[in-house]
Amino acid sequence: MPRPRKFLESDVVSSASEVFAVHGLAAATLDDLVRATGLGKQSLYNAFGGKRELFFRALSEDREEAARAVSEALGHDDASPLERIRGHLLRMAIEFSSSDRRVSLTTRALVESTGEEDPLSTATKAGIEQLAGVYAQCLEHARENGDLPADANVQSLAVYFVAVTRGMELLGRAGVGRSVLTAVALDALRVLHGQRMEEARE
Amino acid sequence: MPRPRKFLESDVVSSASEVFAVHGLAAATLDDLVRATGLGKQSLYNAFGGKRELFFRALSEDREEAARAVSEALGHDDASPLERIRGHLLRMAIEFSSSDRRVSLTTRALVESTGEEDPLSTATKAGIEQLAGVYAQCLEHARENGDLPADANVQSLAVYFVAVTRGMELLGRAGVGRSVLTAVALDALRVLHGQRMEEARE
DNA sequence: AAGGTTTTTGACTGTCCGGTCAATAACGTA
DNA sequence: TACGTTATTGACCGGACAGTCAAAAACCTT
Repeated sequence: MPRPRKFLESDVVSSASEVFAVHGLAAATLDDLVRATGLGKQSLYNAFGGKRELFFRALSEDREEAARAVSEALGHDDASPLERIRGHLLRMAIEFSSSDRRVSLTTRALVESTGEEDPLSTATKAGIEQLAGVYAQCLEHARENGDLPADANVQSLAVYFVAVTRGMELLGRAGVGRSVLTAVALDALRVLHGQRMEEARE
Repeated sequence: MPRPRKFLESDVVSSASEVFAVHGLAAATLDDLVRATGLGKQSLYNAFGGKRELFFRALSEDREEAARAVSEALGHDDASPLERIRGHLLRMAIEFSSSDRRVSLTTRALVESTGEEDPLSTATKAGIEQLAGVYAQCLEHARENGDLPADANVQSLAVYFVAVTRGMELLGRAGVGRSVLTAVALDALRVLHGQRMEEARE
């Protein structure tokens, strides 16, 4: 019997995500969010509780989405695990060299967090570990495949790839172009060449 | 005959740098700066022209300082170029795993810049290129030394190292610990092992 | 069709903050 | 020791912004 909402929470979170990715948490004004989501301030407040809470919702959606995307990219069975990582990194190079101003919310949260105890900080750390877990899984497959030395440290390699992709993201936002970023990705992949890996085009 | 200043600009810029590194440009209040520098608002304004201008001063000092530091780390003649890079990266791993909240001003500027034309953005890009130049120089020496294949792409490797260090910085701020970050650094260095490189302790 | 519940709308508020102004202090010179 | 110049001090201003309040609207059930 209550009046129903005119919006889907997921739509709102997704629009808000966009705003936060471009402006960051602090710099995004409630007005930006109102404009982007189409809701009124009060509706936003009713449904989510305020800017910060909305950001957290967007952040966790973003984390989930990022992990899902990487997981999917690394999970196809049409290529060897190492080739999948290669493809993924090359795709990231292209994505990060696009000229929009989006920065992943995890990075945003990280940079805007104040202090070790900040919820933003813990959420960020969790996000990074989640992402590293996805890489680790794929690398583990590669190791089982014999594409990686048996004594390869899969865990640290996974974190390494998170670091590299974060770095590529930043460089992309700084205006480093597609070709350079692609070269960087290829360089990064040489880490895996304990044994030779197939050369591929582009 | 005019009344002399009670402060050194360089001291003020350096204190301000600290504030900006911890809080960022937007989140640092003029009051933070007043407290950190010991100057009054008006004095700050007289000497620098406002928060943004002060940030630019701090940024360019920070860039210069970062380039100088890396350049020095990579410039000693007591080890081969590759070993110097190795030492440098391991030192970065330790520095970035410290628990303070400092983030390099170049990264801050990057994340807070809005649009391709923002002065913040161009300053950032220049900073990255400057840093890459330093790496490139050292890598070029390595190539001349025969420590790197003659056809190694020194330019992209240089950018690669900038990306890796930015990524390590971010991960460190997220709370990734010293040992993991060190492992990441060692992974990153494997890129250079076209031919074997001396194994070292730690 | 009437009522109860929740959403929506839009105006309002109190705070914070960057920047400014005007008055005062401090210094070197002559 | 007085004067001119510049630094300093502290009060002040206008705007932006997160969050709130209360009235009106919309829906579903009975």
